[in-house]
Amino acid sequence: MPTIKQVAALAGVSVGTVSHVVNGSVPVSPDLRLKVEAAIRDLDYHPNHVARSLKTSRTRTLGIIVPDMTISFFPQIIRGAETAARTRGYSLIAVNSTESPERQGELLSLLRSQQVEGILLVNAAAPTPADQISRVIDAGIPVVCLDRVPGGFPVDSVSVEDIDAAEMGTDHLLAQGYRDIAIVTGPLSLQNERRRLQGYEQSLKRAGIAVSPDRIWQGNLRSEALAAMCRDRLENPVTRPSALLCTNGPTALGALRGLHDCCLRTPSDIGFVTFDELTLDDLFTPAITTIVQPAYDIGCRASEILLERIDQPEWDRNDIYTVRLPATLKVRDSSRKVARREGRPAEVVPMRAKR
Amino acid sequence: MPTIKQVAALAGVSVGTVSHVVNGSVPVSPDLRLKVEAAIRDLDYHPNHVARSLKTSRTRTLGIIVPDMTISFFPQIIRGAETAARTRGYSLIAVNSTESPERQGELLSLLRSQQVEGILLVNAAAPTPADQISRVIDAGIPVVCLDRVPGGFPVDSVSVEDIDAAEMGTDHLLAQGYRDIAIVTGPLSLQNERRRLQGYEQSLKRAGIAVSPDRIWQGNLRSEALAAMCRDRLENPVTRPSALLCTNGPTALGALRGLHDCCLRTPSDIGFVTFDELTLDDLFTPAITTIVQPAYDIGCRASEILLERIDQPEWDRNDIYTVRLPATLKVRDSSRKVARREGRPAEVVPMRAKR
DNA sequence: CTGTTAGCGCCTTCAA
DNA sequence: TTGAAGGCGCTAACAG
Repeated sequence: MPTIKQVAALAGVSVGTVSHVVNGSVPVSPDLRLKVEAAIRDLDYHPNHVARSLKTSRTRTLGIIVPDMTISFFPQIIRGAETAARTRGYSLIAVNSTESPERQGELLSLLRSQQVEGILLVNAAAPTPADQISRVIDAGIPVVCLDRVPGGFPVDSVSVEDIDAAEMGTDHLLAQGYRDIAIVTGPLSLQNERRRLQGYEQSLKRAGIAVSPDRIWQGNLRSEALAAMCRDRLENPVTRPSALLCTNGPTALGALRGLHDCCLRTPSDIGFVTFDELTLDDLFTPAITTIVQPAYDIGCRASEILLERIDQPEWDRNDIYTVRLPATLKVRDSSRKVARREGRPAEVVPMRAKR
Repeated sequence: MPTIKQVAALAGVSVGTVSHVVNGSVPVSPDLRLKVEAAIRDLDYHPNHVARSLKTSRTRTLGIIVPDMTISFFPQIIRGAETAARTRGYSLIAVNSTESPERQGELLSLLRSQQVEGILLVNAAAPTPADQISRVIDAGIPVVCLDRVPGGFPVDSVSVEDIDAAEMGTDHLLAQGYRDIAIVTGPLSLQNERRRLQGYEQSLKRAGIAVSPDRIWQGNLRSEALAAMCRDRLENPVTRPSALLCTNGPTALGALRGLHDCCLRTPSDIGFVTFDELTLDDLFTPAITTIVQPAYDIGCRASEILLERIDQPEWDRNDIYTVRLPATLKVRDSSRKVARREGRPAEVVPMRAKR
């Protein structure tokens, strides 16, 4: 790899001059500039970001930690974050925590060692050490949490309007005539799961329906375990709910498998609504009514906030962004009490304004 | 951010000693080591990789460029590559080219500037400048191409056994009794698309069936355009093929939409097989018979080759790895001439040994 | 075993 | 407008 020195030598100028034409920091006379540019081309010179970063102590790099980027929700977030970062001249390092708090800690360390200027974090589901995040912030590296917002200390966050979104889904089921609705959630240690549960409860209460504890099915994020739980509770037709609301994709896949194993069909045997798209396309059946999160926008917005924090290092640590973006309801077959022709296109219902 | 100097000062030792305990490069007496470790904890010290890299000229970082990581095939590759890299102490920077050759060029430059030690590349679909890749290799940065292998110059590559995989899919359709099979491909400027076409042709020829040019439907990678093309050619029941073989996911989604628009069902109206999984789960119908690529393994294997090249900088540039991994056929409903009960589990057929 | 020091490639004063 | 030189944080070679 050629260095700035070699370029300077070939162009017959000093390294300072080369630096100036590379960075456009100081005007350089046209003939020297031309010579330098020619030398850069000839040598296929690429400025060494490592050296530049060491000198300027700015890497123009952001990090993002997601639990698992093979789950379709997360790549969308990453794309959004990457795009927003790029328009500001930043690049993005994306890594997977595999839902492991230890791994997450290592990655946080790694990103700090890499000198990223800020970190976007989708927390691992298992409880993480309380100070894992705050230590990073204390070190002066801004952190924005996405989707799963940790409680207990102030941190910027961008997520979906969980409560309203769950309420919207539940309201929809109620409007379709379903009364006995069970909610299938992931670990209630996660704040967003708790908030979605809360939206579900609010909706039922407003409809004058009692919330029954045995209609709150708490599981984990592994589909097989979820499927077993659902099979268990769906077997008996007498105690079976008339509809299911799932709070995330893995949960929904598990629940659907449970339904399938019990030979139950949607919507004829049971109504079904879930957070997050389960298929890539509307072409597949059962066409599942879905509460769609604006994943790309969540990523964008989080990047923007992070970059703002980086620009303004002395912000008030208690003056926190808590951005909640509205979800959208895509009504499909799985929640239509009167089954229609399959493959009917989804009706898209934007979330109503916050009450 | 504390520096090694501050740690040394707090521990009352020299920077060299701190460096030694951090890197374990040289034995350090227990009492000094303890003091240093305490200082590291107190200061929450994280070694500056940027400075280390500048000194050692090793970043222990790999880059991977994919067209779009919201396409489920690519995150799997990335996960595989990341895992393999990590076991060797390397981290991975993943970026999206959005199928744009220009953007890909920029990203190649960016990764070089970041001083990655090697690059994994899934080429953009549009034709890229011939020297874009070779210049990187000339600069001494090894490149391994994945999935889409460029022609015209020697470069390590890992991809699926395209020809055999397409042949396997076509053979399967033939075995099911389909005779008039059309192939729906992406741009034939891509080598893997050409090879898949070749597999299709081989299979037909071996079965004594003439390959008809108007059964080769070349499209692009945008589903809407594909759908329009398929609608066009499926409308007329007289000229309609009896089965479709799609060579990738976006193509298949487009073709399926075309079928849907023509009110054609699978497999009753037309047989259907495609490369790449279209849904996250077997629960959805139509259950599509799929040629599954070992995406995770492709990523792993590519990382391993790249790391080998990095370890051995003086390899023979004409002694190239061309690894082709076998695909697997998941037989589902869409190719069963006699329609069975929906939701029947997939039969998994591993690819037979190469003839 | 421990301390000292040069220098990795670059940017940025500062002088000319 | 251009050139010279210091130093970012760290490692590695060397001296002690």
